Amino acid sequence: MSEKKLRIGELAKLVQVSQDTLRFYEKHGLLAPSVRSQAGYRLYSQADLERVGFILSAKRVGFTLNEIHDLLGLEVTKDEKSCEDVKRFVDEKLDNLNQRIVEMQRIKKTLKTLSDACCGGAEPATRCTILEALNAQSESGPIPRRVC
Amino acid sequence: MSEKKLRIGELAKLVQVSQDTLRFYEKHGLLAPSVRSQAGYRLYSQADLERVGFILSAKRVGFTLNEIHDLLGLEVTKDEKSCEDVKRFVDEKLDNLNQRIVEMQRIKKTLKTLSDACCGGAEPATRCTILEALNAQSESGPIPRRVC
DNA sequence: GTTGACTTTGGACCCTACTCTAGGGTTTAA
DNA sequence: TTAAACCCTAGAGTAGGGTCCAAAGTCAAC
Repeated sequence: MSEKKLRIGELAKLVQVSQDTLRFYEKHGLLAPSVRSQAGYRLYSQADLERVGFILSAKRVGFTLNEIHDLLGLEVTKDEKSCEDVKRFVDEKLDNLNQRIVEMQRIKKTLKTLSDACCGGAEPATRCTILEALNAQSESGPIPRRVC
Repeated sequence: MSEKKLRIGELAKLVQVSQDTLRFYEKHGLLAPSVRSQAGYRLYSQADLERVGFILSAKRVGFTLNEIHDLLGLEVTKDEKSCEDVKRFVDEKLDNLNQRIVEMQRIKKTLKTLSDACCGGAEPATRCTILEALNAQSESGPIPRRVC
């Protein structure tokens, strides 16, 4: 039994992007459907589905389409690129990712400080500001008390 | 003694963005210098420096300028918005951030798998592909052995 | 055999976040 | 007092990442 193929509308709905976006990715070499129907309809396989999943994840974490293209391209350039090249490229992206995770955790802490200092009540948020939260952190003084 | 103010070129160099970018942020309401010199030169205070620091961090972790504008705006809208509103907004961003951190860690694992499966040597990277790394993970089978 | 929901292409358009240019004023050190 | 290095505004241009047509073909059901 051959696997069930998806048409563009089905795939689009499944991964929550527009059909235009899928065609756009195709035009830019990120995602080609494995086959077309006789009428020229794009037919996407499970592998294609996984690929678009990777693309969207990578995008969400901040890779550009060009970078994603390169990442996916590692598979195709096997004859020209040595394993060393691949490793260097990937390790660089990894470093990058680690830095961004650290930065996110810092921002998360800032937002948390802000949220915690905030009673959540209906009073005006007179003293809830991001910059105060930032200060509260950098001073590393007492736990910011509730201010509203 | 009044604090030392920075001119646009000094601030730009300090935070590693172009002067154009700082002016662009100003035009879009993210960052206004606290004062201008008599000749109309922008003069940035320490608070302005912190603010631009926040903007750049937030941007690096993937907030759009509009979102950052809203975050910074929490301080200004104090009279119209209740503490409840602020908390809801911030908590939503926090959720968002948490999701993204999880996603980053997943991609990181994928890249790590890829990197680890790669000897780093000069041989052709015949079997080093992102999608294989993804598969290796989702199958949760044996630790992927070195393939090159 | 026609209606309605799908698909195709190509190309124009849009938003975000800058980046550059032109034409001009200011500051500072020699 | 002048040259170099800085700053100003307004507006045009760019790259990335889509988004939206229009005109036309395809498919399933009635």
